[in-house]
Amino acid sequence: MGMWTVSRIKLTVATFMWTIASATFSKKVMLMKKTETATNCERAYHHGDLRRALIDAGSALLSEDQNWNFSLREVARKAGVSHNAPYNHFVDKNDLLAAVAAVGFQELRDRMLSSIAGIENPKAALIKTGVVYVNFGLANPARYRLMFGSALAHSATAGSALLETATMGARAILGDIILRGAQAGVFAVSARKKEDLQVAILTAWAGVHGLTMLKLDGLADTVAPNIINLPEKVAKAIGAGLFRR
Amino acid sequence: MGMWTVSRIKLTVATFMWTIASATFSKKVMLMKKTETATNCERAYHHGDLRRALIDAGSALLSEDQNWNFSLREVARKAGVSHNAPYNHFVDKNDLLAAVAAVGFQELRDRMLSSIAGIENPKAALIKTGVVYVNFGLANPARYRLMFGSALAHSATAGSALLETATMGARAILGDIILRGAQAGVFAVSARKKEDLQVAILTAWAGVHGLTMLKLDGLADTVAPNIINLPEKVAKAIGAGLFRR
DNA sequence: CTCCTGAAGTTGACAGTGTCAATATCGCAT
DNA sequence: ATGCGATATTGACACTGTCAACTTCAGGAG
Repeated sequence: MGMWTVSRIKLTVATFMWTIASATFSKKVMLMKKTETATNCERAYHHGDLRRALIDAGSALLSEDQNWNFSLREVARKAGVSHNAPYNHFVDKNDLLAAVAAVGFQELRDRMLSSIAGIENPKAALIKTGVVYVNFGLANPARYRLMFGSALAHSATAGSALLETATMGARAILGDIILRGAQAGVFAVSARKKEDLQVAILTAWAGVHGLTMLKLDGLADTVAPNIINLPEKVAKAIGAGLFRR
Repeated sequence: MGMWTVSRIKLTVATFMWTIASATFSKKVMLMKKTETATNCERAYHHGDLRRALIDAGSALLSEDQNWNFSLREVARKAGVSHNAPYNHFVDKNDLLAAVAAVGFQELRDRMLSSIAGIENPKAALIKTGVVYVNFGLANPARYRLMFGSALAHSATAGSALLETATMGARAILGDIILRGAQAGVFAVSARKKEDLQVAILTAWAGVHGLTMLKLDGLADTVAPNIINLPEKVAKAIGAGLFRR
């Protein structure tokens, strides 16, 4: 347990060497005996917390290469493990993929939440979350595309449950803000009408998601190039439709 | 050159039949004088208009399997041609992919345009195009995802120029409507301020694009399930932010 | 203390992919 | 008619996801 972290870090460092070589080497060291395993020891045959390591490796690769096509084998390589090891922890490529996406959702949720800490005005909060949302996507293209890639939605594997809970974060935040605004009479929506609330939430989400995607695909620039504070301006325009007039 | 056109037309018409067969046919018609070769013969070594045939094959596959991962080889197979033949007409997989996406953009543009024929009111026109846009995406998931997939934006190949002109269609329509509305004083945007117009257009596009994507990925249903006329309601909500208040 | 079972990792294989290089075919201008 | 250039084919390569069979090892039963 405590050892997890240690071996994980060492592994990451050792990634630059031949995977096979390092693997065999570690065997030798391991067999060498229980004496003085400390300094150079790669890892034991069993990793310890490979699941976590794989998710981390995936996240790292996602950050390194801004448009990267998720490859199970490369993740395994980065984790310093054979190409089939992941199958002990994930049923599918999609399953691993979903797990990596999930941490993305967590981070997005956290950023949105902390960005509106202390903001009382629902209007301001809504716009703020929108801006944070878009900027998150623009700063992490590959990660964002993975999170909203089609593969996840249709993955019938167990991972989709994990993803489900993760997405709840983002949309729950928008939902809370809009509900609060509606109750306070700030928005043009009645807090009583469930459907209107849902449509409002979806509208807000669709707006920021669409803007992020169009930006990432380079299409936004064909419409509105060189506009400063674009996310904020669009967020305001979207919000304008929800505010009480 | 003149013959070029002829064979191309024949191919297009015959798209619903086996591509190979049709190609052979047109070819044979031209050669027929020679020997009246035969009923069952395949096609000539050279296809005639393989480029078009490949685009058609791709479109067909896109329609058949609603989520299909574009595979160059499968397109070639469907066109009845070897797996490397496409490289004579497209520099890349991305290039072919862009060409197929382009016809999607054309169709989307046509649908949007014809849907607002005769509608004078810019508000109504804007909402109508939005609904048509979303419904197109929902009716053609694979095609829509291809059109807005990341691969195209970053393809440095020649095809992206083709795509560029194609995308212009969709956004030009929104642009026209919004400009007209602004000039008529119907929208909360000044026709004079270029930037405001651009932001308005982008907001509208982002809204419908985001809704389409969230719907396709099954995420919209986690927010607003079982809502009838959802596209129209969201389109109205988005438009509300653009209309004069 | 041994044994052995089951989880975790490894190796090897297979079909499928995008792409490159070499080759074959054939329409067409000379 | 003949050779050339565009078009199509075959073969190869590295890479992918996934399956099956094997090895390693920790920890509990006897």
